[in-house]
Amino acid sequence: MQQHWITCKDVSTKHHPQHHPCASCPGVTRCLPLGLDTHDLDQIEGLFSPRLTVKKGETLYRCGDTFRHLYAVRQGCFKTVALNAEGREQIMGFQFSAELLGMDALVSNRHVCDAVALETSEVCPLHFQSLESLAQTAPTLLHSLLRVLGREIQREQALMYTLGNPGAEARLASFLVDMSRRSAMRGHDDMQFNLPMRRVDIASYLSCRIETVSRCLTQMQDQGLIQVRARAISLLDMRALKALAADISP
Amino acid sequence: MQQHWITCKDVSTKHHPQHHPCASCPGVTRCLPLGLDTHDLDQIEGLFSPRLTVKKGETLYRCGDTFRHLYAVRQGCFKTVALNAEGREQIMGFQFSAELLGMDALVSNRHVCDAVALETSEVCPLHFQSLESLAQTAPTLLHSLLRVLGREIQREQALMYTLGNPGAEARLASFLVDMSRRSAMRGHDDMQFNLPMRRVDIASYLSCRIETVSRCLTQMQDQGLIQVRARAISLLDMRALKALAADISP
DNA sequence: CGGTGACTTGACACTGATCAACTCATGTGG
DNA sequence: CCACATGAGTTGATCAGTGTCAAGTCACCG
Repeated sequence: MQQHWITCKDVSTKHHPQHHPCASCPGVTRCLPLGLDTHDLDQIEGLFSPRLTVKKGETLYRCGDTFRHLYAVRQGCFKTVALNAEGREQIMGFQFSAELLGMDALVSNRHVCDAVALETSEVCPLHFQSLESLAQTAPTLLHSLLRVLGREIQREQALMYTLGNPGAEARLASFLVDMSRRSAMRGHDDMQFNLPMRRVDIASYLSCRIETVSRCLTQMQDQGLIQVRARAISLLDMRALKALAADISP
Repeated sequence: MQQHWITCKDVSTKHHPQHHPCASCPGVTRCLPLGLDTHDLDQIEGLFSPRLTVKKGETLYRCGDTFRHLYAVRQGCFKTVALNAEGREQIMGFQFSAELLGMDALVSNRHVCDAVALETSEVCPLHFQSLESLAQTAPTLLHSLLRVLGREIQREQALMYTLGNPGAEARLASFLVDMSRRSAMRGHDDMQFNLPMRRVDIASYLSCRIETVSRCLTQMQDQGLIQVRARAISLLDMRALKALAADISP
C-alpha cells in the first residue's frame, strides 16, 4: 500500500478508509484512466489518497493554497471561483462527477481559484508529483494525462467562444446545451435535469447579471424552448437551442 | 540527424536548411526547453523540423487540419481564430516569439483554430508524438511540457476573467497591460510598443466592436493614460491602467 | 493619383445593468 | 404552531453603455 498524502485541512472533509477500486467506479471510463489497461489501472489506484467528502458550500481548496493534488470528482459537483485583489468574483467553471479539478495550478504551484462544493460531494485526490513520476514509465498514463490537459484547454476555448457571442440568450442556450451534454455523459437524462448552481453563479459564468438570466429563462420558456421550475430544467426544443447557441464544433 | 516531418503544404512556407541551435535562439529560456539541461537540450533539438516561414496574412495551419506539430514562434506573431458553422469568427489569442501554438488540438487531433501570421514570421515545428515519446525518458522535458500546457490553461483562465469584466475600457486596459508585459518578456520596451493586429482583431478578442475599441483608445488618450498613433502605443500611466484592468493576480 | 482597406467619429437604437419591490421557500426561536 | 428573518428568484421601470449604421479621414500601394 502506498503512502497517503492527506494535506487538506478543511474541517468539513472526512477521510474514507477504503481503497479506490477505479475499476468499480462509475466514472472509470471518463476520468483520467481513459484508455489505460488493467496494469496501468492498478498503478494509478496507488496514486489516489483516500477519498474526501466536502459538504455543500464548503471549499475543497482555496485560492493561494499550495498545489499538491488534482481531484477527480467521484460524486456531486463543484464550482471554481476566481477573485482578484479588488474582490470581484468570477465563476470559471462547474465540475461534475468524473471531471477533474485543480489544473489551474500547474504552473504557479498555487491554486488561483476557490473550489466550492455545490452539493455534498466526494473527490478522489490524485497526488500530482507521483502522477508525473509514474507518467515517465507508463506511456498510456502519460498519454491520458496529456489528453486530460488538452481537454481542459479545449473546454476553456469553447467557453471563450461562447462568451464572445453577443446576446445573453445565445450564451444561456449554450450553457443549457452544455449542461445537457454533461448530464448525458454521466448517464442521466439529457432533456431533463437539475441545475445544481444558483442563478447568480450562472450569471457570473456567462458574464451577465442575475436578472438577465432570470428574464432569458422566462423568455425561452414563453417561446416553448424549455420548461423551468426552480432549478429543474426541461429542454423542449434541442434543435432550436443548439441553433441559438451557435457554438464551435464539439 | 533525425527525420523531418514536414507536412505543412502552405505554398507560402519556406523550409530552412539549417539545424536549430536552441542554445543560440533568443527565446531559448522562454520557450519549451525552460529549465532543461544541456543534454536535454540536445535531445529536443532533434525534435524540431526545419523552420518554416509564414508570410503576413497567410496561415500556419487551418481549422480541421490534422494535428502533428506544436509550433514555437521564433520570430514574428500570429493570431488564432476559431469559427463555427454559421461563420462567426472569434480571435482566441495572439502569439509572439517564444510562445507556443497548436495546443488546442491535443484532444481531437485536429486543429480547431486557424493560425494566421500578423507579420512575416518564423516558427519551429515540434513533432508532438516524438515529444511525447521523449518525455518518457527525460523527466525535465516532461516537466517542461506539463508547465507549458499549464501556462496555456492559466492564460485562458486569465482571459476568461478579463472578459467577465463589464465595461470595454477595463478589458482594453487589461489587453494593453498584457501586451506590455509580453513586450517586456521579449526584451523590448514595456511602455512603448507596436500592436501588430488590426483594431477589429482586438475587438473580437475582447468581445466588443471595432468602434468601441476605437472610442475607448481615444478616451484613454484624452485621460492621459496612453498615447496612440495608429498602431504605436505609449503607456503613460501604467498604475492607472492596471487599476482599470482589475485582473487576477499574475 | 485613384483605389482600397484601416480607422475614427457622430447619431441613434436597443440590449442589458441597475435599483426597487415583490414572491416564495426555508429555517429559527418563542 | 406561528411570527419572523433570511436568501433565492422573479418582475417592473429606468437609464447607461454599446451595438449599429453612416459618413468621413487617413495611410498605403499599385
